[in-house]
Amino acid sequence: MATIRDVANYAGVSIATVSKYINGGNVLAENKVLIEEAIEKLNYQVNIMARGLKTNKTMTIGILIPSLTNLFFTTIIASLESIIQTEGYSTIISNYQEDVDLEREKLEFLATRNVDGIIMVPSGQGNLDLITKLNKDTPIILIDRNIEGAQLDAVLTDNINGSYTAVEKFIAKGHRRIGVICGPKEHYTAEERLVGYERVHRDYKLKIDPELIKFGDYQLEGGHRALTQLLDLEVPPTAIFVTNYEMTLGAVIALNEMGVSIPQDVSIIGYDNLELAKLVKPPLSMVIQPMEAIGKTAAQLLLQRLNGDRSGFPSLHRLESELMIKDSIKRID
Amino acid sequence: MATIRDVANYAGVSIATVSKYINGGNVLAENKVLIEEAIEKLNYQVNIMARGLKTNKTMTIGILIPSLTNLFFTTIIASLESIIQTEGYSTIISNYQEDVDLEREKLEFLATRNVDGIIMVPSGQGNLDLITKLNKDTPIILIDRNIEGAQLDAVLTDNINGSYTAVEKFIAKGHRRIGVICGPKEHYTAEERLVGYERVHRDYKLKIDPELIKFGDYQLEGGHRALTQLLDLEVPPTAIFVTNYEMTLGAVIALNEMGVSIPQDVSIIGYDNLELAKLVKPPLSMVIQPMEAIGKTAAQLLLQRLNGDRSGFPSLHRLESELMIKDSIKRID
DNA sequence: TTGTATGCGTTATCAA
DNA sequence: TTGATAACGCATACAA
Repeated sequence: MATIRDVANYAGVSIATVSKYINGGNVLAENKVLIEEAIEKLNYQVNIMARGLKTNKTMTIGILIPSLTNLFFTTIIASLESIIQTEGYSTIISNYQEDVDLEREKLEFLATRNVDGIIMVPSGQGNLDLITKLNKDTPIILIDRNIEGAQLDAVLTDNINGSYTAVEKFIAKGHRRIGVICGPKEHYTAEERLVGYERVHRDYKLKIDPELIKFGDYQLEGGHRALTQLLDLEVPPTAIFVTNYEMTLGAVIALNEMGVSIPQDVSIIGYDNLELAKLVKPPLSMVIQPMEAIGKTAAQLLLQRLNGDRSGFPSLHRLESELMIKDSIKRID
Repeated sequence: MATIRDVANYAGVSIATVSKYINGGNVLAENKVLIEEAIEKLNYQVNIMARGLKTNKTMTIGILIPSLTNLFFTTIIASLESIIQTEGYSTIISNYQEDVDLEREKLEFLATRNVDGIIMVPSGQGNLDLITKLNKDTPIILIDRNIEGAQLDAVLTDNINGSYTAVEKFIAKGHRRIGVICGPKEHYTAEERLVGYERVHRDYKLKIDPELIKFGDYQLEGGHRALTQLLDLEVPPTAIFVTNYEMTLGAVIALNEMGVSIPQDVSIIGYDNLELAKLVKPPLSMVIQPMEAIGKTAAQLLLQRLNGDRSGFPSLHRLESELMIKDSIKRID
């Protein structure tokens, strides 16, 4: 591998001059040509580690998510990455499989790698101490989930509203017994989405039947189980709101298995699963989160922090989700 | 950040001794304790860039795939990563969106970052020159797709057999007009899967009707379109084999839209889409590739190369896929 | 087993 | 504008 010294020798100038050229300083047009030639000829590339040692920057940002095989997260990451790479940053993507201990381990790993910044979906309160500590000298942006009482930048979706609007739609169509399949109780987005469900009931003076609120695990199986439980109730709901991607999938599987049809037997609104919205017949109504925008916003916020702009810290971004209405909702009386 | 010098001072030994301790050399038990105390107290962490500058290793491996939002690839990556991280390596994951130019760009980016090795799904012949050049001093492992005539390690699936077995199943059930929805013509896995289709026809002395071979784009839309075309034929096939994840999804959507039922109206075998295998009613038969094993094999092969073991180069691994039979195949006469 | 000293390739300071 | 040089933090050869 050619070094800057090789380039300097080849071009007949000093190392310092080459370095200046590389980093955008002023160099005589004449030398500029010589240097460019040398770089071309020698196929020179900056040694990122030597530079990093000097500048104390790795030009690497860490991304930590619960799961790599979750389309919601990978879509956000793809969006993130496209922005961040154009600024010369590379990313280390890690996943912790919703395991708090693994989350800590991966965070420590990222610290070991001296990442310049971190964008992460936290598991919960579990590692707030470590996250806060790291954030002292490494900007951290939370996405999707906030941590109660944390002093951290965050890019979130308006879960309460997303949920509120969906359930409100059911109500407008005449439904009064509306089931909801929530995520794990302690889960940030799950809590918020449940709040939306409860709030719209209060606002419309509808009684909430605790039987109609089921808690899944945000996984396929949980959605499957919860849906079955709901339909097995003595008085089953006429409409069901499923609050994430995987559980929506699970719920539809369960419906298929039970031979229950949408929306004749039960009305359905899902979450995030755009494919299912088209795949299932009739097309499923869905609450869709702005994944691209989440990625973009988080990336830009991080870049801002990386440039030393601490304004508005901790800044909280709430992006709106969209309710996509299809034919999975029956009007009843 | 504490340096090794700080640790040395604190512990009252030399830098060299600390370094030796860190890298697993022999150190007096007494000094060991002192050093451990110092590291603990100062919260010392090795500066990865300084080390890299010295050892000429980044302990980073690049992963390059066509798409981050493709479950097939992300599943492989998750498997890869779990192995590679336990060896202290981190990964830079990049995707090139099936775009040859972007593939080149991302490869160059990885080179810029001085990755120690690369695991990639190549787009095709397009960047063979660059890949071969990089492979001179950076081990590269190809996965999923091979490049014709390339001298490179590769971990592939036995596509021909996977396809052969699936179509053979149709034949065994009495089908004679069997449609196939292939990937893009120039595509490595697409070609192989088509070969399987053709070979089983020859072996069973069945004529191949070119009408029954449709080429999609390995995307949802392509599967949707191809399936529609097949069913719109004057004499439509009685069975259809769809050759990847997304197109299987698209095909099922199309079937739903057209009100065609499985397997009464048409028998179906899909590829890789385990979720659909359960979601669709009746459960869909599927060819399943061993994603975990692909990741594991590639990771181990790369680690071997990273350790300087060049034995068997270029080594070609062919993993078997599995045919999962469900109720989507009707027996006919 | 330990310590001294050198160099990895770059950036940045300062004098010319 | 340019160049000589120090320093970044570490690993390692060699001497002790």
